[in-house]
Amino acid sequence: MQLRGPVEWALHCCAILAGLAPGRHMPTRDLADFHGVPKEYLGKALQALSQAGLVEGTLGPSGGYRLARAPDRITFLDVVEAVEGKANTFVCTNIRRNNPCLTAGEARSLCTDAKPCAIARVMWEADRAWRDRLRKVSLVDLLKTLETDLPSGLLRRGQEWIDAHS
Amino acid sequence: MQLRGPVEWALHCCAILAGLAPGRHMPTRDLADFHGVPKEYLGKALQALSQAGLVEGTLGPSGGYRLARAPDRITFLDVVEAVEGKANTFVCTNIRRNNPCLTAGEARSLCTDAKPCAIARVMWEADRAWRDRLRKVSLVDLLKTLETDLPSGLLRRGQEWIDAHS
DNA sequence: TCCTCAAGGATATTATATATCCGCAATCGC
DNA sequence: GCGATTGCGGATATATAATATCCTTGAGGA
Repeated sequence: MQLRGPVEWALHCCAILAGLAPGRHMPTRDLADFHGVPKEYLGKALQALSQAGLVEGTLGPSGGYRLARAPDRITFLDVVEAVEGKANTFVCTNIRRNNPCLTAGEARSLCTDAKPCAIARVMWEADRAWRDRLRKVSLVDLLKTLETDLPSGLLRRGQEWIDAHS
Repeated sequence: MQLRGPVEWALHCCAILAGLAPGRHMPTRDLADFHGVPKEYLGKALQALSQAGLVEGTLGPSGGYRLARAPDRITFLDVVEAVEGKANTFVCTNIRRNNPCLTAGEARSLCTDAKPCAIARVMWEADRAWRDRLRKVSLVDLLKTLETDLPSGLLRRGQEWIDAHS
């Protein structure tokens, strides 16, 4: 079980967009150039963010993307679920329905969303713990961490690059 | 991001094996019949459990699998990691290395296992929360839940089926 | 000796992830 | 207006992984 590349890209792009001056945009091409990833494929991830209402796309020259709401109101979970989907990491396929001991009446005890089976309950709790943790961190938290983590020179030149391309 | 079918099968099989009388075995064929899944493919999952030291396979007629240690010392995490691998759900591909503002010296600030980047740190914490939750539940906990969840008739017939096939 | 079983390797099949391309409509600068 | 640019969605190709099967080997019991 592994998260795919576009999730990482989307998180990095959101970090860039969160550092953008108000009202400014950045097009897919520049976001792709900055990260060295294929422009067309990155576009799909950004579209997903747009459909989820996390970013807004503006058409035409000088267009591009910007955050759709304040960066302290966008969490890691928002980004991950926008790109990866909200489906649970564990889906019970109800293999118990093939149990030779199961009578027709007992089929009601099968796993459902409302009444998950014993195994699904545990797996769903773990999934929830994962999401809860991602929900606790916002893009503002990420920016603050980057400011202390990154070398000051890189931080400054990065910001200059962003300003020059937005 | 989604767990694959064999993980679910392995958990169900472990529940069966945990209910086995001491010293008894159950062959792959019966485990596959009970759950209605392909025998050959289920065998791969059971092999993974065997390599992880969770179950022991015995050769020859009347052979099969049994737990390698007490069911209260086998957790959901053990089973999931045996089948799915222990790799983190998020792997940082270090797309920052393509950053046009990055100097050669600053390349040392890239993401490593020892010094993960800001994004990887958050994602790894979430991964850890997920695993911590899975580690808290053992096969004994699962059996107890099943005893209260399942209809008593199904529970009894299931046990009879298990005793007859081990 | 013969049959059964786990184990592992090899391989085929299917699904998904990755990546690209095209047409469309909206938007901006000229 | 007009042409260039951009996000958006659909369609499609390719690469990789998941799923499933087959076969051989060696161990063990009847």
